[in-house]
Amino acid sequence: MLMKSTPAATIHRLDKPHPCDVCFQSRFCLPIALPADELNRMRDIMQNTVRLAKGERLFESGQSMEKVYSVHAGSFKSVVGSPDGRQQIVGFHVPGELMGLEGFSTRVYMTDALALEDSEACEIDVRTLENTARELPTLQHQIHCLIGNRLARAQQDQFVLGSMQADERLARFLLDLSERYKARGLSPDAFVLRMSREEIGSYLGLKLETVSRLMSRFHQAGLVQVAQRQVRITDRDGLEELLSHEA
Amino acid sequence: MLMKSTPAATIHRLDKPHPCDVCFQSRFCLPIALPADELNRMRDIMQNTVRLAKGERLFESGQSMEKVYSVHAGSFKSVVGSPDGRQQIVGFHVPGELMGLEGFSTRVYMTDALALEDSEACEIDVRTLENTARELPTLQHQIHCLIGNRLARAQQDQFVLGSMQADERLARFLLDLSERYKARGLSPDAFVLRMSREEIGSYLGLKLETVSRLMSRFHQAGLVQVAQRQVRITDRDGLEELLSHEA
DNA sequence: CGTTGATTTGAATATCCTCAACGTGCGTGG
DNA sequence: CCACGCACGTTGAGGATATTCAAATCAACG
Repeated sequence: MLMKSTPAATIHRLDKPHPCDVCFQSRFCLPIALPADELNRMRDIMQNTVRLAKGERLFESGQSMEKVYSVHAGSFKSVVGSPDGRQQIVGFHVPGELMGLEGFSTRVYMTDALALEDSEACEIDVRTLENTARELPTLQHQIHCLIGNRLARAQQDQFVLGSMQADERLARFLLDLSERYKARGLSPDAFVLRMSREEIGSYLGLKLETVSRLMSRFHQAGLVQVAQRQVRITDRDGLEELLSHEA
Repeated sequence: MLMKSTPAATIHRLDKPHPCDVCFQSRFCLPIALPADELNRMRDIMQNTVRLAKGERLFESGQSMEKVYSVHAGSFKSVVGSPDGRQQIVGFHVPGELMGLEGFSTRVYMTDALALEDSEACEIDVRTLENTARELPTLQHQIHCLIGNRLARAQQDQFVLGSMQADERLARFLLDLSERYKARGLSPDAFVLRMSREEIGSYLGLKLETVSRLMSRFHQAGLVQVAQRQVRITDRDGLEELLSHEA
């Protein structure tokens, strides 16, 4: 246990971090590190780690919302369904991101959350979280930050779905993934897609065939190297140009 | 000043309500009415009422986010822009709804908020709000509720943009507006659109001509009566059927 | 009235989807 | 170890939906 001193507060780091600390520390907006007492309190509210096999469901639309979940390992998708059976993926989640936040409105989940691969999530009791947040300004602030983040992302997605063409959407998707992997300390240029073409299509409002065709086209154009789900970005500038409406 | 008693708490109603009370009371999720002491505290944090003429901007993308705004009268649109100049409306806001919430992530607004007509909004200082929320569990809960609501709505919009066809999108838009007017105590069947065809199109990911054609088609089909921006829903069931993929 | 901006309507076109066939990778069981 | 089956991915041809371009109409306002 080592203590550091900063102008603002005493910062705490654990030599052997609780598995969930990474969630708070990597993706919480500010600060990255936390005062010792607050960190310990936060650990208290993230007790259970849920393990899910590929395809298993963490929670489902309509269930009463008592917990939010922080992705600890692996990846998830959030799916919105409609009465007539259609489904749409509204987000993919990598470690450090929270799921179930939309349930804050009615205390009922509005999405299904499914594991894209064998994954782990930290369970956070909402009631406890709210109670604790009342005492810990930093935590309160971070909750707002995370949920605001999720909202900002959803609005960006609205822009993508409403204003961009198919090729722009896919380019943005790849660049966005790249950025998120980079933020996690992984290679931004080479990564493995955890989701199928159909799932990418669902998220982007396209059909799987369209996604596949565009992948091939990007590959031909030398923008990326694609082999199944293995992706390598070879011309980042080229991809970014696509976003500016350049055919 | 009259006091009512409920099983849960003492409820407070003002005979001459503060202009902003309506915001909290109409759209805040629960409870509709609030304990007297909390209501007074809430009034404290909503001090300034901002008046805007049609087309004026309340805040703009990139500005540092120090306030959120509650629509008090009139209506607003939230617009997301991209570097290349394209714009997309990601939401329309009627009285009782909050704007600027996405700024919680980076403390910078990510949308422009513009008045669709002469309107008023209540300014809420975020710092004060957070401080007060720490002392008032009800308020804290309601903030979470409102922002969760906004997120749920954004995800629904993602579904609409990604999975629905043009006619379904417009039908849902009209029904959604109807519901929101109803929640405000206005007629759910007859109302005036505050936005242009182009703005509807932007929100729904369609061109203004498409919106116009569909309006005419709905009118022909006897689903609605449309005269410019005056709308009357004449066959609600018919509109709802459209949502279930029935051409 | 005439001008301006918004809306409606039509015809031609582009984008993306549907349907269909084929290829590839991978696990299972012979 | 190979063959098979199955899920996933690729590719092509034709078709549907929404867009683009263009023109006409309407409403508001000086």
